[in-house]
Amino acid sequence: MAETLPSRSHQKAATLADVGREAGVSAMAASAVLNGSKTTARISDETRSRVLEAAERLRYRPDEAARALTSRRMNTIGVVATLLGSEPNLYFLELFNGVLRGAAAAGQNTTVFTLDGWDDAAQRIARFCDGRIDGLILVAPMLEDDPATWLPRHTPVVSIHANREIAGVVNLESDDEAGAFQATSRLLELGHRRILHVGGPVGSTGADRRVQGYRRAHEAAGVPLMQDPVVRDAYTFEAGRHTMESWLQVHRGEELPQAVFAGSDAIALGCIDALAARDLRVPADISVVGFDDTLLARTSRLATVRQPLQQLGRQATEILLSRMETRAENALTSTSANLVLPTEIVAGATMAPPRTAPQVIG
Amino acid sequence: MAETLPSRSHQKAATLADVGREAGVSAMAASAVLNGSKTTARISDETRSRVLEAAERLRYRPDEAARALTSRRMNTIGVVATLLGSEPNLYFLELFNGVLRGAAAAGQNTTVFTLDGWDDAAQRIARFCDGRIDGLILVAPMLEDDPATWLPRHTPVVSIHANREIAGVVNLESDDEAGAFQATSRLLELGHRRILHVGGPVGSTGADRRVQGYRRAHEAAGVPLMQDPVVRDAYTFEAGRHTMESWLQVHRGEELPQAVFAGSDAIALGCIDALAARDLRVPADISVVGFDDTLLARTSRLATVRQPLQQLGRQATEILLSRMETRAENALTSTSANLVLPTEIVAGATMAPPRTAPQVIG
DNA sequence: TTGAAAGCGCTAACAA
DNA sequence: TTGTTAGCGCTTTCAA
Repeated sequence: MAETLPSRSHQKAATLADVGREAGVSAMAASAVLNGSKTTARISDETRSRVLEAAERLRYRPDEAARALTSRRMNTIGVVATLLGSEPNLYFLELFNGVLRGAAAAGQNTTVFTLDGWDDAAQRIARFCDGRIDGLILVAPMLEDDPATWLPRHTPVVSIHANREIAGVVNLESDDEAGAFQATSRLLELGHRRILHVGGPVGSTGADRRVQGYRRAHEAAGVPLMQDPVVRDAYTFEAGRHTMESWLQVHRGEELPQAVFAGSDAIALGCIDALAARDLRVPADISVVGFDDTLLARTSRLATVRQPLQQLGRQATEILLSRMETRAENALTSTSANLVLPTEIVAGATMAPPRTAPQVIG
Repeated sequence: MAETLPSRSHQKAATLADVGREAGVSAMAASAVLNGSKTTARISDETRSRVLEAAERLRYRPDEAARALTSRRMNTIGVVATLLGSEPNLYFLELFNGVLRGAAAAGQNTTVFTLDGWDDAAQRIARFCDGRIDGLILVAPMLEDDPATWLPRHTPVVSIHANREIAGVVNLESDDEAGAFQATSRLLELGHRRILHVGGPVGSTGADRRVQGYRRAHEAAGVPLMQDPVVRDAYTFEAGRHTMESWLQVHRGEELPQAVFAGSDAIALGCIDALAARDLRVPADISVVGFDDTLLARTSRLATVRQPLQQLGRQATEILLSRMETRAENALTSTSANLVLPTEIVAGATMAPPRTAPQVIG
């Protein structure tokens, strides 16, 4: 009755005790040999080799759950993110990519925790923390309350693009205001005077800051804002398309903007799609600049503002890991901090000087 | 000395024993009340409320690691994927999205395990399984040996787009051959006779099948393949661009293909980029069709073959979950199976009838 | 250099 | 209805 069914004999995984028995030594010796502990006890080569052999024979593999119970360490970091809609979110993906790499480099696993919204977040995140993870990364939380009230004391947290200051949490973000300022200034330098801003959602601090940068660039250049200069909706392709199209309909018969500064790459591509549907050419008829420099921008040669998303994710992870270390030793690292990473302009192929002849919206 | 530092008194999380003590009952009673167990013992309302109150006061939260140790259940599924290069992989993201949703719907967490390649996969995946996860999803594994030899017996596995049959593992895939056949046939119907295939890497079963579908469509239509009809490289934008450009250089002075059937959306967009760099217009001068229907295709209005990636991920998760159930009861579910999901053509804006006048490669 | 024993926090027998 | 007891697999004192 060989291997037709998985042999029941191996059904149960070998434990350290099994290995010890097999090798004729104690479980403790086996532990010391196999799971390289801090024990001062040194093991004789004799014992060591017998243990190793037995472990091999029994296909021993340590049970991480048990190990976690004693060591109070899961070697896992958690990432909390809202994954709204069915469309993948490249912003999140690039951050996540950075987190994965950072974690992998430190031999840590990463577990993802998805939220449908931030309403019941407190409860759910709190549960999520207990015993499963050693540290937490909060991505772009549109948080209302202060997580410090419900986060377990022991779980170090690093946030990315947090919407508010959180007690005892390090936050990383990119310089949204400066990025928007740069992009808008660049358009102004090129000669654009009528620049529409199709921004991200109201209530998002990042989106707010981009609006501010857009405004400040106009002020700095002494150029007045165009009429109805800012429209805002979600950070998606669909929202971009819809918002652009609506704006054009409302302003039918008026002069076409010379450029669009979009709150994200997805929005920008949505705008381009809406423009293309009206046979408007980018950048010949109108320039479009995005924000983020996600994969989408790179494959479309979209002019955009790069925020170093991967690096943001990776660095957040590294900071988290170091906090996990220190927190383990003494619980004194509870200062807040805010790191701002710089943005830069990516030229792309959707930004050009304005047309000489103005155009009317059909 | 109020709240300047996190109060050391709450440093240590409350345990069931603490709750019991606080409530003046046993830890077991607390357990029964708080972590709704299968114990037949019913708890009096009196006790129940006292426990709940004590738990609240102590901010009790169950330690998942400890719970996992006894229940042999982590409520977590693992996803193994190769995350090569720095570029995010939309194929994976869409699958992953589906997995996350499936897992979340069943109250399971998801942990990601990244591999740099499939060389040392066996060792590393095996370790990953022990005690951390209850089931495993392998995404596009380019496996050499049979994981059944090294996977822990208890860990159910579902694969997506596996490259080989795996003992005791359910595999999900989409109908690559049929998809490629449909796309190519569509181009042939439109009148194209010189269709270049820029495919995915040699060694990928999926890429191989797409080549087969491409060939079979020609046979079925009685149309001979063009000269040097198939070139293959990685599934990326860069590879697509580079491969397309190289092919054009090699065939300088010859007739331009009328259409390109690409092995993935990323490849297709790379091809379009290479063509655009030569001022060739898509689809006016040449049609381009992709494969996958990722976000990239949707935001570029790329003609493509849709494989239901999200659904693939979600369904894989559901199958895995059901296997986890049955496996827990009796270990008899070790049959292999292969589910093939259908593909469909997405028209897009990059596919049109061929030019009337042929064009020469400059 | 090794072993025995205690315990991490929780659950599931079995008694009371 | 409740408490007692005995582990889950591992690590870590402490003694030998």
